[in-house]
Amino acid sequence: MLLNTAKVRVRFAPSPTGGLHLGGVRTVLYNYLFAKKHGGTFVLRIEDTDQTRFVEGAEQYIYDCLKWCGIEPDESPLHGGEFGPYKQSERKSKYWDYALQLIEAGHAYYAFDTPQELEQMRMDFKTNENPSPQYDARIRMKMKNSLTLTANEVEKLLQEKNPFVVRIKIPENEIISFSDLIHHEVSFDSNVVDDKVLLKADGMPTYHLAVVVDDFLMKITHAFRGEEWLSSAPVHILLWKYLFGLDEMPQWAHLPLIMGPSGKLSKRDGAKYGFPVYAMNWTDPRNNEFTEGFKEKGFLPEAFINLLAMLGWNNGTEQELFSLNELIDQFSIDRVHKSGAKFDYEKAKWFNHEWIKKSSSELLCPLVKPILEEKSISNINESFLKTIIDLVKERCPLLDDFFQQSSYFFIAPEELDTEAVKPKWKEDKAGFFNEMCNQLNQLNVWETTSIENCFKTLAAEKNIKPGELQLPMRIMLVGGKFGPAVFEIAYLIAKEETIKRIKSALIILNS
RNA sequence: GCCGCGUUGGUCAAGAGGUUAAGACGCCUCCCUUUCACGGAGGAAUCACGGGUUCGAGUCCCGUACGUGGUACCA
Repeated sequence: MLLNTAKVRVRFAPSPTGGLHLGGVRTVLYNYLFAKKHGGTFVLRIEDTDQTRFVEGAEQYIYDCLKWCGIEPDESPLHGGEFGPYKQSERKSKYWDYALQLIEAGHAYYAFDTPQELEQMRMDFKTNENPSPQYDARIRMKMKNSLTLTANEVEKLLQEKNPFVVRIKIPENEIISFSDLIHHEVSFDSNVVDDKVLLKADGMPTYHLAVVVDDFLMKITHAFRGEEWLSSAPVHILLWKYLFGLDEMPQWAHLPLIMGPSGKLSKRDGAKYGFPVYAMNWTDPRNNEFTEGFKEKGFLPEAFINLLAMLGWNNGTEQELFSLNELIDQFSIDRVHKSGAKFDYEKAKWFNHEWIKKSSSELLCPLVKPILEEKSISNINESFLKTIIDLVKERCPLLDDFFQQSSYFFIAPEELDTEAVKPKWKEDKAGFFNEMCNQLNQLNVWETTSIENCFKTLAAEKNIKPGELQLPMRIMLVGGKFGPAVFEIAYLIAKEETIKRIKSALIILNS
């Protein structure tokens, strides 16, 4: 149905007010996939029209997250482009012309009501049936605006520099409908839509005006956004109709919301249930409130993108693991679901584990190394690390898990899970390990099989079942009941270290 | 309250009038493994409800319920 004579152009338009959460990244992702699939352009526009909510560092943070995810924009304040500026605060002057144009055509009007007067209006007209009265066709004629005042009065107020806003004049008794790429036909009764503010008293446009003007000016062909915007879509449709004509309007797609355990996913859910909701760590500079990110939690960007893509979309087959390129190839907007999906952290970890398992040690090494270094494991030999990574990655759903699963290859365990062996610990076992040390010491060929043979032969001589001895050996070398085959570990940490660990464990166990 | 949107196992979901209603996560059992995982084999659990339409409905229509979003000079 896309008879695009025009090149596909999509945009993601966040406001720089804080961290970028799951839903935001998924909106970016679907935008990006759609654009790349159709050989189009992905634009990032910063919607910073609310100056009271501006947060230092939030814009840079957005770039960082997108970069980490591997879904960078083609055009943005940072990346440039021919439709700039890409920051709405720098486009302030553009919006005025359009607001004026609307006023002249009778589709908008000046309103001089103060915030207190609006509050008063809401109090006065509040009833049980209508707990939140709107500034609409019925109310507007009772307020202070260019519809109720004479031209002279309006002129005077304007001259005297009284604060004012511009509101859209929503028509009465009209059905406003449009076709959404995901929801198909959606319609609204204009009588339930209120006269939204278009231009604020500080001269900044609201989202409603800005999104329409900028989508037009930036030649956006497809506008994807979260479903929370669906309710205000009629305002935008009307604006398109009045300003540029419906034929110019981009195709809308209102994406289903990502839900938390209770309602729309929020950063509170993360703290409450113990999972990240932001792409990367974020500290709010205003109150130093810290929110954990998927990156720092130990997620691979490939996995993060993959799990997000599958939250609300699939290609109709059983395939669940997709690379970014596969997603670009397979993505189609008409397979995006209508209903919101609840985020499941367990499944998210499964995706990450799958990606870790299929990633090469080459790729994983630079990611794992700093994690170990941070926990004061130094002088890491990279080729040795790579061997270890291949050996333990099937036990590591998160990158952080590599510490527990591989630290004992580099340093002796600080604590031994002696409870696992103590109950069955006897003289003969102590004797076995003492003798074992001597024999290992004399072993000429230090290999997994030779160590194992030595171990088993001695066990047979001492008449102890090897199985009785393997767990103690593991505890001595690893510290706990986990990790790969114990003789493999002995081989890798080398002879001296193996003997050293057995001996020091013997002291603890015999005491 | 009003308006919009939605509703297939606990979660993600396939399904476009006729299927024993896929698959995945999680959970349980077993096998492999004298550790933990990985891998393999099984298992429990579902079409929100009520009416229609139809020979036949998870699929179409209408209600109801529930969920969710909006109802700001926030996006």
